[in-house]
Amino acid sequence: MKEMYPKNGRVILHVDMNSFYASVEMAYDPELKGKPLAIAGNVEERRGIIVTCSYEARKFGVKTTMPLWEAKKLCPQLVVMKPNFERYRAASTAMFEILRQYTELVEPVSIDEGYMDITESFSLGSPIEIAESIQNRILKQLDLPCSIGIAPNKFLAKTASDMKKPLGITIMRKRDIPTVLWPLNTNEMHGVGKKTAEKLQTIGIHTIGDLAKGNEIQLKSLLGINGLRIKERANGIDFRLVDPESVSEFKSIGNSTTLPRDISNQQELFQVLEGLAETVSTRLRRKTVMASALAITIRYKDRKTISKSMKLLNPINHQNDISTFAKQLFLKAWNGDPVRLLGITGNDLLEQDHAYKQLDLFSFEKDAKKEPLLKTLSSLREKYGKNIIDSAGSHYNEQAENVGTGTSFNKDFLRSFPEKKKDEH
DNA sequence: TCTGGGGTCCTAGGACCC
DNA sequence: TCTGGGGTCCTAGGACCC
Repeated sequence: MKEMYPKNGRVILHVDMNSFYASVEMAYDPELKGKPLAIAGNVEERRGIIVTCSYEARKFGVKTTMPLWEAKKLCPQLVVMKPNFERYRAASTAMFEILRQYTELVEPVSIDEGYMDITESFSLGSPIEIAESIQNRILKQLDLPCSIGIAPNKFLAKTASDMKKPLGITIMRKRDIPTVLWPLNTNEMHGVGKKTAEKLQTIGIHTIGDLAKGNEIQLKSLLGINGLRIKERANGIDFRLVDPESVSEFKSIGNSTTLPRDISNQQELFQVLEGLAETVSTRLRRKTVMASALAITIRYKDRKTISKSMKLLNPINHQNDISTFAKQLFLKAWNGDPVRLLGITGNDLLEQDHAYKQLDLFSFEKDAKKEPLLKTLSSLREKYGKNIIDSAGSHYNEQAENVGTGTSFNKDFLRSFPEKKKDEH
């Protein structure tokens, strides 16, 4: 649970990079400046969509998520590039470093936007002077444009940064809400998408002003807790704190891919899953976390998308484990139709150290039913060292899945671990 | 020629327990 | 006889955002 503000009177900035990927490419290669540029995934596959595009491209009607072929029809001279994520990550890191020179209270939201709480930063100047300084430095040092919103809370700051692009600075005070916020349609509100806007229409709510005055009982029954939340936001109320830690708290890590063509051959699909498992494994381990639940996603050619997930007895992060469970889940979920997209996601992540500890506890505590396994794990640990525990744990997952007890470990598995030398004790 | 890939949060139903 | 009420966990799916 996020804490609430102790009192009113915060000053929050929302810094939003303008057409970030395209701007980074232009900073890299100034020749691209002034040209209609689009970054698109799967450029050669014809399945590509526009991820980001320059303002020059937008003049032609090119938009984010538009299929590439459609964008090219609108703008035949469109320059199309594949994304270079390392570049974007590097630019993002540099950008956030600049922000942190103004306050420690910087919360990255995504690769190209973040919140800052500058309530205590008045010695650096007025909020607008701080915003101008940030915008100038990001432009001078990184050659990248951004827009900044200044407001008493996150929601209003986010809304404000959206109002002037590129290179805008917009202040939204509480008193500006009736004239600036309320005339907008609900679907322009952060947190209200197409579906919610449609539902709101059915009860006569079209603008954010309508929503601000909406009937709470009606909103609650139509949209659940979210109905009440968006009404609060519509009234400019938002108590969420700027939380610099939130960025490190990953809850899931996944990888998915749209196949070059629809595939119904199981062997080929298994190969795809192995590739995805490798990526997920690498990413999990780079962050030194383990997944204690695993999910797969299957999208068929009609775009119908299903998922299948399972809690794991023990957390995993090795490719083989991920791949094995993913295949099991896949076989349970797949109806045999041609597949368009496959994905694997690790959920309920635990710090690796914490996961070990859990296993230690699990290994050495009471639970009578698990006693045979505990003995096995304990003796394995004694014989092969600590590292065997997480591998054995996932091996146990498999065994449990197959035979329900998991008290045995086969010889092949054990052979992959050299016995511990005596002096390591 | 239809529509990527990375995520978060919420809901609802069933299983299970007390 | 024919059935309460609360709580938690798990799973599937949907909505939303960048």
